[in-house]
Amino acid sequence: MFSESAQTAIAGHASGGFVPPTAPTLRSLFGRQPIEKFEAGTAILWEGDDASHIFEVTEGVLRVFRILGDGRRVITGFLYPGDILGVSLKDRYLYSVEAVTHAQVRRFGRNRFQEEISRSPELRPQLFSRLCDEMAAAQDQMVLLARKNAEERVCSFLLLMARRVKADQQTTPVIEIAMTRLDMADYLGLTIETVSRTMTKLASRGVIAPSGRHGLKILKFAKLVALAGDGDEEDKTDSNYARRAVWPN
Amino acid sequence: MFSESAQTAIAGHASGGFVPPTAPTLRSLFGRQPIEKFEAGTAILWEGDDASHIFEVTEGVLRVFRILGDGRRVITGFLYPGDILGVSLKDRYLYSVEAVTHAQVRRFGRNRFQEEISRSPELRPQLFSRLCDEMAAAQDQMVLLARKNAEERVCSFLLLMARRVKADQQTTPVIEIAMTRLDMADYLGLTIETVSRTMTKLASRGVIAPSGRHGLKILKFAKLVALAGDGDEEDKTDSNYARRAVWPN
DNA sequence: CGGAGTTTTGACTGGAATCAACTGCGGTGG
DNA sequence: CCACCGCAGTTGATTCCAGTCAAAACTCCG
Repeated sequence: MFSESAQTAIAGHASGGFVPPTAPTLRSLFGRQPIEKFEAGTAILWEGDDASHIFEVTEGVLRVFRILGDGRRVITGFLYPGDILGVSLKDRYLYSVEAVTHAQVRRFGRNRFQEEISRSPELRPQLFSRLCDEMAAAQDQMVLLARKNAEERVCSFLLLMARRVKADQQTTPVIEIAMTRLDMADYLGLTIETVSRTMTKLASRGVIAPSGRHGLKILKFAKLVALAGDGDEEDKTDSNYARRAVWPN
Repeated sequence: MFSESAQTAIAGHASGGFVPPTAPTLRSLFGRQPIEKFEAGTAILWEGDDASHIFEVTEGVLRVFRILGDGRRVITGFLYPGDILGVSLKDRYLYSVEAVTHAQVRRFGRNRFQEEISRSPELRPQLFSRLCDEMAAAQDQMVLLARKNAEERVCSFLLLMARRVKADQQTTPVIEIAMTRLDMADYLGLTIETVSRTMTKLASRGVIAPSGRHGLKILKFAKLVALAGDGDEEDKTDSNYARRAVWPN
């Protein structure tokens, strides 16, 4: 969850030092909590656990997923530094979260978090903003899963990865894919074989070029966009779409 | 703050006229706005429109959808009386909404809505609650679209419909399906033919029985639950229907 | 009664899943 | 040092579920 674009504007830790004490941010809220570390592959929380804490990711990548009775896994999103995790009104988590890479999080008691949020007119719109971004990402994902074919899914995913990097620093053609093929497959509703075949095909067509174990370069960005299939959509990347209305002041 | 799935409690339109002024609800907030009517098949708003208003559905059923460049349609959800529509922080709607049946809505200026929300400590958690429920529904849908087969999708959908009716009145085995096969297909990521075939098969197995044009009876509820595929999930319905048989007397 | 739209049914196709074998890399220990 | 193992990823052969194309049947309304 919260995997979508624009929260870097709010939470990105590249944003530098200027944060006046009169303008608390979600990030600063977690700032004092001790850091907890998780090895790759270990669980931060399980579906069904008592939803007693809210987390902020400070380092690494996490996967949010659910498992069907017979073992089928669905990854509903990935979490990156700055993302918030565990916000809900149910008293149990309705998904599990594991570390994809070595990862660090800060933890906040749920009640305390709610208190802070409900009393701070600065924090509230920030949280609200996150929820809306998350919802938008979920809708994109539903479109992908409902109607896109394997190639479109993989291309959409690669663009999502590219967007993350682009947001942090300009013009980086080398993208790090932290997750395994299995993670990608379970996120895209495909099998590892299909993901692999599709990537191979994209590489052989010169659209992308693998670069080491978990890296790849995008050689034909425009082609990738076309192949992602979001036909009439204008670029969600910059200004036009990301422009946000100011919520409550 | 953040009371449990208060949707029907807040929004149920059976609640009649009495709303004490000391306990504002989202419903009462919209109460004074004029009612707008829409014929079946007409649009309430389009993706890309200026997101100038928030709506409350007061009657009928709406579909929320997006269209890919080449015409593929994805319905991301249906809206019923009491549901709120158009809440986001983007300045353009990112989905279209049409009336499935004859429908009525009330409209609220976005800025005014934001004001009301941000100044009312009663309204805020209600809105928050809606967003969380919506998010939970979206995740269920991602699971359905990513990993469930045609039969499981259709059964999950029928259960969703059944749950709506159950919430309103007890023990109603006849369910009204307001939408067409095409709507169902576009919601479930299938084709009309596959939906039709699957329903026919369920009927021939005695799990369901069609009842008129848009109605059907669920004859074997437990079977339907099993076929929906949400393996280890406990019953999200309040009853312990499936569980009773297992208990020693 | 007729005609358009919706749904069902049937025959066939195709894209992704499945099953299976192989490659390549990284770590480990003899 | 390198032989061995284990895991992630790739590649190939085959299967199967849902999509596609086509036509018939049913409904709703004027």
